[in-house]
Amino acid sequence: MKGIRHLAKQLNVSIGTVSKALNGRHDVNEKTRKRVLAAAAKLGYAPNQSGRSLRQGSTNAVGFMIEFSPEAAANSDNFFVGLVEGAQSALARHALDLVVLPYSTQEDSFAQLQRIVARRLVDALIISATLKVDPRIEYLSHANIPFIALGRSDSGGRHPWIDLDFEGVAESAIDRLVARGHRRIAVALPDNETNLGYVFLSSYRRALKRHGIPFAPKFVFRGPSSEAGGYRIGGELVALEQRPTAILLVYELLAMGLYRRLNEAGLSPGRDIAVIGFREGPQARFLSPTLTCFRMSLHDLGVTLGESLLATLPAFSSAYPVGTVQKIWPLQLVPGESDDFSVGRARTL
Amino acid sequence: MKGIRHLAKQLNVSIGTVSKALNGRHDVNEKTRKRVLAAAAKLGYAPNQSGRSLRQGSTNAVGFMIEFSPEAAANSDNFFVGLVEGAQSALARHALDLVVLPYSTQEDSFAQLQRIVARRLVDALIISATLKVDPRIEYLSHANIPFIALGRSDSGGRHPWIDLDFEGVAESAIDRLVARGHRRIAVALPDNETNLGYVFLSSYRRALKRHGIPFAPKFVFRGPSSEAGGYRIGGELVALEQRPTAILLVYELLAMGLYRRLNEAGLSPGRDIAVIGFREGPQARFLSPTLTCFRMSLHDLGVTLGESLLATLPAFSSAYPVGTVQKIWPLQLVPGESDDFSVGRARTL
DNA sequence: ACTGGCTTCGAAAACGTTTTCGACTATATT
DNA sequence: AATATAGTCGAAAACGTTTTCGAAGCCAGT
Repeated sequence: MKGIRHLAKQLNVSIGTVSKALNGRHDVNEKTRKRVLAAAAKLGYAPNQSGRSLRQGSTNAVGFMIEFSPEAAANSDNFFVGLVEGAQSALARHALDLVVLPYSTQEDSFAQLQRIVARRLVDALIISATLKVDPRIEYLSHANIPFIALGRSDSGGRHPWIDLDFEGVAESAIDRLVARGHRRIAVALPDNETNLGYVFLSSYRRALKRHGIPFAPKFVFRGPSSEAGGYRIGGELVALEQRPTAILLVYELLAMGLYRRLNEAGLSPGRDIAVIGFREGPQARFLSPTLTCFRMSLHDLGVTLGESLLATLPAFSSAYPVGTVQKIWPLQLVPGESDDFSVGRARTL
Repeated sequence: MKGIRHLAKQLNVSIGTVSKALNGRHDVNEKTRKRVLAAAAKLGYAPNQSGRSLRQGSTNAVGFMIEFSPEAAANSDNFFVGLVEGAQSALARHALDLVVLPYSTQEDSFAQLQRIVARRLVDALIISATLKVDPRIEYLSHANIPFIALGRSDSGGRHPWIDLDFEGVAESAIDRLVARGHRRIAVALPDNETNLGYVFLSSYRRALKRHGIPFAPKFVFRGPSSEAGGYRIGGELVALEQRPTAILLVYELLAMGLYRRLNEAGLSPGRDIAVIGFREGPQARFLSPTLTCFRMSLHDLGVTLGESLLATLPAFSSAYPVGTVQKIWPLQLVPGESDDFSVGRARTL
């Protein structure tokens, strides 16, 4: 005999009583509860999750879908480590497990999602790398599965999301550059379908407009968010007859390649061209000159993701304010040397 | 009505038949199977995992326990991304899910493990960051849960593991250095309880011995495996009256800090001291002078982990060779500039 | 026409748990 | 003393699936 039956037999009580004791119900004598808890600890018993889930209709687990691809491995930074850690700590307080559900490609992502939902592997989901139009959001909304997206999207109706403050980033970056005399400001965006690129671009345009600077399509660079991508952009930059005096990069890795290409051309970031990176990361922090970029707490964002997801769970919604969570996550500018010059001082080659 | 009952009702067959059709049993007419499959696809039905697990006594999922801590976030590299990707692809071929189970601290790791095992969240486990004496291994062996450890350990009896070829790494690094005239060779090890440090140290000693070089405890540096740790080691190195002419680093991040500290002291890696890093990673690849280090395929290691774990599962053991897997994973030396000098050329300050 | 075997299907049990509901005891209230 | 009430417990149903086993139908062989 195994499981709860074994425990019940040992204690000469019914399995129902054991269950109630372990689940903190009130219709069980405090003395028997102590006995049950002691015996459970001694025998290392914990209720079988499958049986429990089947009966309760919920798994007490939430999934965090994350891309684990060869490219992700090559370009990876610590982005998700902090997020997962934060989300887990938030969910653990409510006795919820966090499991990371890996997928390998974008298409795989949707197939995996359908499987996960259909099989009821988890009660709720955190999805990331949101696309401008994202089938996952339609699907989850329609399937009535609680979820939160890391990244806004045009898809679906009003769904919960948290996204980084691209608007604020673009604004403070461009304010800073304009204050130093820059007018020719480029931007480097990812070439994938994540909504990030679109949102960042419109934020960039809006910020330019505020300063009366016309938008120049030739100053918008698109490419892979990798060191190689940054190198390529560096090449395009060098080749331009009228170079921008400043550039905004959405991924830190772009800075690595950009620096390299500029150095090859005898140009120096922070002297010949102002560079502002986006999110502070593990690689670019060792660049010289130091990269001006934006900082955020991954842990805190993870916690907020977890808590916001809790608010969407029926079982917890009473404890949380109602309304669909749609948050903008702030970042702080970290001044570096890479944009520390006024445009008058720029060398002309 | 939901689930398989709904599907059965729609098709005017019994739920047993639906189940058998979906599971590829032979006692179901090929026409009805087609009908069932079509209806399942149309309605987006997939069997509830809890019900299925309960009945079958297995979850069709394996867990990969990985540390997601603030420090891991700070020092993280892409190590696990490739591993998870590889393991998932190997397991998916056998219709097994891979879920990443995060934990935040070493102590947390064991508690989580107990919970996971007791609740039967997964059928098998991959554990990482194996300690010299690791309670998890004792526990899993005793609980009779199939598992494989990334990293050997003194604990337990004969359990399955795969570990990196520290022996080979130390040997080829030291052969290379000795061939260039180095005799004063230091090593930097992590200060935690992972077995890696112990194994690497003994490999280092053995390699020295082969060349008749006496072991000098003062040339063994221990510290956190971070940029700051590398910086500190650089300081200690500089302060020594009789500096080593070469140093082996077990973590790539150490190189970042070491380079920085050496540069501050007016010393240059690859000219004043030979540096060999251990595993090629996302950060150190941008160092100048380029770091001599060791390369491996994370994807392939992940695949091998997955397949080796499969071999330990009763349901699959027939398809795989018997015997406990204990593999040493090879790495290839990637020559860089950081050790590209003979000891005669070293400057004396 | 009867038997045997083969194919196809359905009824029902089982997996381990939670939860409802009724039963029982002991205590408090009239 | 009778009755209400609170506290404690056990029996049993239910969750959704897989799997066993027997039944039914069909065909071939005698």
